[in-house]
Amino acid sequence: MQYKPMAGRLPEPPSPIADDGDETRFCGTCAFSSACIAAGYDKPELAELQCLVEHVGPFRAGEHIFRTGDPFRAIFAVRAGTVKTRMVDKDGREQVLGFYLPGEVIGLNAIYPEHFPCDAVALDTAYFCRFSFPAMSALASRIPAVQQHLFRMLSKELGSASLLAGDHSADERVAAFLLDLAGRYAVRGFSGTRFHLSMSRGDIANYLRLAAETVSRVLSRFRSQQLIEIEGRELELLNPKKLREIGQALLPE
Amino acid sequence: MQYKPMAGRLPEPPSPIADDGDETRFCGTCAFSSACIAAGYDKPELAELQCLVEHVGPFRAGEHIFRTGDPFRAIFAVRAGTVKTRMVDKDGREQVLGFYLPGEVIGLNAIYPEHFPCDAVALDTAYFCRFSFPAMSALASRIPAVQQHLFRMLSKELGSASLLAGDHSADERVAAFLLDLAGRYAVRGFSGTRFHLSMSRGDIANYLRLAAETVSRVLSRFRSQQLIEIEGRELELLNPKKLREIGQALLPE
DNA sequence: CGTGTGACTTGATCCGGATCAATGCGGGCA
DNA sequence: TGCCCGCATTGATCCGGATCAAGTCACACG
Repeated sequence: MQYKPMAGRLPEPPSPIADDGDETRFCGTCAFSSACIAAGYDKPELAELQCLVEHVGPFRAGEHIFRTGDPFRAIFAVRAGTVKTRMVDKDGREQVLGFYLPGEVIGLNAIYPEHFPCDAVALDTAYFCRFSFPAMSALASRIPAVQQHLFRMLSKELGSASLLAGDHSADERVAAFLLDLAGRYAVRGFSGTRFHLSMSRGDIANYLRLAAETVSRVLSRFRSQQLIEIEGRELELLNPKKLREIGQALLPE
Repeated sequence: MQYKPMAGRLPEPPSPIADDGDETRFCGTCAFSSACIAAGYDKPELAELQCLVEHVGPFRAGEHIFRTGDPFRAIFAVRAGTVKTRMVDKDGREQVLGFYLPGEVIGLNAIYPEHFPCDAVALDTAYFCRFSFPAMSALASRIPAVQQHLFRMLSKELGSASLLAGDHSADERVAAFLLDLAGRYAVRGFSGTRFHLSMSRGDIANYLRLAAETVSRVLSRFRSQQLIEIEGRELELLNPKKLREIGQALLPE
């Protein structure tokens, strides 16, 4: 099938921006929101949580939020935009570790080494909440809900790390990838069937340990099978059920 | 090269048992030891840490420490023996997630889902320290060193999860695997050049996303290149430097 | 406006590792 | 003792996806 010009693209989906608050309120879709709610919005501790957060951005596409080797001082929640994390080995080969959507948190893997083990690069214009980690763990000692939330976020990321571990076919990987993204958008309140891929085919391929050509072929095939509609980076899932069958081996139950 | 009978095996390496204590003292090589030391062996809090730990075992080879779906109540530190964690998808295909040596901790990935997302299976006779997690996090709230230690262990496991992520050749994977094991033995005070592989070739292959035959071939080739000596499951690293060159892309800097 | 550049797609070919197959060895068990 | 079964090794063949190659299109820039 022919490459379609962007002129014929799908209608724009609603822009995924996770910021329903101002400087003194937290994002309703943020990964920390449940910790905040559990602690109670009106308690004095919350004021402290407010103190240790700092809004940073905008970062433009391609700009670094942090770099490999930077000393670890804070974790970042994505307020708007998308981020990839990646390692670059000494031959200069890139290794994409993950993509992070509004409401998700980056930097947790830097706690142990005390330096960031990877780069974080904005894929489009992105804004963040920056949480000082020393302040955060001090707070966690006093508010069990905050501590528990940190444990849960860390543990959750452990689970998702093993998602792409198995030796699976290109079809399985791509299907699981699309559904994983869809689910993560849906859980933050965005459309779970139509969204924008803010990363290039090359980034997807790198993340899935495939060649960019293979990703392109699989997407084309999925389209010809009426499983998806895709034009450029605008994606619609036409048959999530069938996709789930294909990707089941990589997906949570 | 021919398969060698076990009769001609290498001399036995020292048995890796991480238990230098009795019922009232903690293992010096245990993952928690630094938390204990930081908190001070003589402080009253330590008595509480003692209370929430329970020695369990022995488990024989093939027995489960926990199973997928079991409610999460505790994490386990390996005192002696070796464990693999694995997921079994609904087609019955096994997926080995990791191997755990004396001093290491299993169960951290169950915090978020609140149920174990995988099985833990003993590879040989194994003993554990069982830490009640609710008690542990309560203690963590009062002793910052314990909290920090939990954060660090979780974050550390995040890092190691991405070790086998990349698309790398069989040689790279096997070399990195051997060196990773060696390093983990060394850091616990065991020999970092000669040790026993408690897992089968099939388990190694599964973990590395290779076929068992491929692992066998690579090991044979490494032997013929004088990089290792291996007879059955007894292994000696003859040229760690060269192995490190081969596996560098997968190894921490 | 033309030109260059980078992202994407599609086709042709190649190769590393999977799969199939055969064999040796050792341990458990009757 | 003899049999069976699982692990390990080695050889032969096959295939999915990587790589090489060519072309389209969008967009930035002089």
